[in-house]
Amino acid sequence: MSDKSVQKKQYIIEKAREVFVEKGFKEVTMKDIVEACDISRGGLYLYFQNTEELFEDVLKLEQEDADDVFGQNISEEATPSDILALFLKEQKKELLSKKPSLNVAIYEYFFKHKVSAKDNLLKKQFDGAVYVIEKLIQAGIQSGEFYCEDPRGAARNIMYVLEGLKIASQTRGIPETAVDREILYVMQGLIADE
Amino acid sequence: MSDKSVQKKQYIIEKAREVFVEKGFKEVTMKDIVEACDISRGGLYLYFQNTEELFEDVLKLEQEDADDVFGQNISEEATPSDILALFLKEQKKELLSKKPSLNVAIYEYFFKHKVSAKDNLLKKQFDGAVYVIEKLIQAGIQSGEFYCEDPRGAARNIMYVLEGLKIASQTRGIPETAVDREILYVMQGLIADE
Amino acid sequence: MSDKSVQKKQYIIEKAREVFVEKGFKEVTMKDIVEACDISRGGLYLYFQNTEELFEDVLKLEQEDADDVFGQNISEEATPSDILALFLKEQKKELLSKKPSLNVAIYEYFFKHKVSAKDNLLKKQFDGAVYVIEKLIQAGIQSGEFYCEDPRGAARNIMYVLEGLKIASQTRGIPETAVDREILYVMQGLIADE
Amino acid sequence: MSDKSVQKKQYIIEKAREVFVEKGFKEVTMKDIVEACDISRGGLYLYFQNTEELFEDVLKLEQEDADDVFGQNISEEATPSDILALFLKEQKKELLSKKPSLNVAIYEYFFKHKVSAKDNLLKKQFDGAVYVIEKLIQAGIQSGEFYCEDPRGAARNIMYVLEGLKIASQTRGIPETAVDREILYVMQGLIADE
DNA sequence: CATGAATGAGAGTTCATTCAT
DNA sequence: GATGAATGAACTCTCATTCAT
Repeated sequence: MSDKSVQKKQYIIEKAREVFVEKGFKEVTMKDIVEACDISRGGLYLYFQNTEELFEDVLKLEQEDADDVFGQNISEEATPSDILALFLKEQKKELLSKKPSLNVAIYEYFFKHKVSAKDNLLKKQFDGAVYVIEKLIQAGIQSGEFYCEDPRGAARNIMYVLEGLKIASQTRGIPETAVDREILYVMQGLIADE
Repeated sequence: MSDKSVQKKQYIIEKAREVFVEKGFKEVTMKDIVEACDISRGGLYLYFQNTEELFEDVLKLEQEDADDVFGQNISEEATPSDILALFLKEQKKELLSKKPSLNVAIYEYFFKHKVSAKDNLLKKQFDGAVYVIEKLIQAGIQSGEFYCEDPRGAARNIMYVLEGLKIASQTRGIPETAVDREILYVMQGLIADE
Repeated sequence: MSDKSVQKKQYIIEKAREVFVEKGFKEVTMKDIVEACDISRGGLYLYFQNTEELFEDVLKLEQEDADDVFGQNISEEATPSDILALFLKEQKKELLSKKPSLNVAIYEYFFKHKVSAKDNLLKKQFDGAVYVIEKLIQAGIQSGEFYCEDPRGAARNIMYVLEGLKIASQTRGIPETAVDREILYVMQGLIADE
Repeated sequence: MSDKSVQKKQYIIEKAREVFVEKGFKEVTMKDIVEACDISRGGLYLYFQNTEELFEDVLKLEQEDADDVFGQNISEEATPSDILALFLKEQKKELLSKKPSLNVAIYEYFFKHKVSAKDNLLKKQFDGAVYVIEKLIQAGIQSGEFYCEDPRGAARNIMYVLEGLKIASQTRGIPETAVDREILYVMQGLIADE
């Protein structure tokens, strides 16, 4: 594939992402993509055979972009609890964001394509986040900020709560207070028991 | 509507439920329903204009059936912790059940129809469950089985974890051990801190 | 299927026949049929899923119509040689007819669908004709008109020559004299050897 | 056209022949050719505008290759009946060969392109074969091997029977016994009447 | 009420053909 | 000469929805 082709493919993926954000996964037709990209019907098929293929590439892009979420904009002297709080704040922002995200499309896609657990993007992201949170908690314990007997369990609990909040926000909407409450509850579990 | 009509409508709803269980919400067409019910195309339109209307009635049915989930098969001398454990076991069974449930259809439906929070079925069920769990925890505290400073917060935490597990099981599959781990973690939070 | 449906199906088959006559088999699209019948796109699909199905029904119709080719318009006192001559004259007429027949479509169809020899229409028709010709030759031998040591072989030879002429006429065109010549040759083989 | 061009054109023709053998004529697209030749889409159009042009060149190639079918591998002292028998055996082999030939493509092509009889390849080949067979029969009469009052008529009869067998084998399949029977019948017509 | 034939819009897909490089 | 990306026309097929019976 030529350089130009790669660029065009990238262009399609980016435009497609917008469409998936707006309409979810199932609703999206090849025609939608064609129109969003302002290319010809046949042209799209040169790059992607169907919305599945396209979405998979959108996901790959997503993953790359997401890989550097942690560890960014974190000042040197931030404490573990600062970092965790920052992470949760970030999650909160996303949960409450009015502009639609790729989340619904991702859910819809994975309802149909329960990929072998191994290379399931969702699992990878979840596990990755659990790992980082666990490390943060351990660091917090070291520094005396946190108290926790089961850091991994706590990390997992946090992530499942976030997942629950996420699906809740997508299906019924949740007020900011609800998110705050859950975050607070979770953080208190780590510090309360002095 | 005549008696016969009511019966037929009920029949359609039940058959439709099976279709939604099998195919989710978005995938289902009026034709699917017609075929599942073995009625005429026109006949279906006498009762429902589209799959949305139908699904809403399926949900109502679901709600009625679900209302008596708690408080069933509970022996007189069961302690609060027994009841809570029973509830969680029930949830676990559903999470791991191989036979598809209405869950995916429900998610897909609510992705599109974020009903005003007021009469949102999902919210109602969630809040209802939180309330019951809170009461159980309080009872457990009374009886000395549990220790917990924020019963409602704990109840909510449990429910969000369950939601997280549910969506996880639908999108990537989760092993039994993962469910057990989360349930255990949650229960220990209630009893550990003596 | 209702009475009206049967009629409409019949109507489609007849119209489709015209299309196949004009365009052969492979060239014909469902759209062609739709336009010839002046019905809606979806309407056609109620009756036939593809051109194959349709063509098979055209063939069935053809077969029924053809079954009474022999034994028609034959006066009582016709001799076997008269009848055979009549048959060959009929074949000649068809071979030379300017108006296109279903032949090309039939060939094209069977190039793709070499049906199990058992229920292959072409084979049936061929064998049927061989049988009748054989009987005629035997009758001619009885009456002293013909002399032939291998009536069945002769009958088969006649039919293969006719097939050869038919495909020749469809692929390169043949002049009347060529047909006459072959028919004459074949007839002389039956009477010459006194 | 440069030397290299001529070679490339030849290469395309040969590859195209394989495609036509496999898929007949109508089914074949320019894309099929491009893929079979592993050249660029535009590249093919430099040499051929459509499948018709291509097929015509395939036919020319075919004709050249075929011209030396007779008179090959024929030992000096072979008698006319030996040679005729050899020819028929060759034809039989082709008729029964399992590997697909160009025949179907040729038929399909000529269904659409009834070329002016003058330069119709099929007619030329047919007439050529008739001529050779006639000469063989005449030689056989000279040598006393054959008896025949109308050598040309007999030659034509043989060729039409072969044509009939050929189309039969392409559209319904014929068993070896059927071919043998027809060949035997034809040969007996030449020698039987002592 | 109930039926199911009929319509037509719209999605998917494939290719012949062109054209800038 | 050669490439292959791009276009757009054409075809297949499926459904939501209507309506005469």
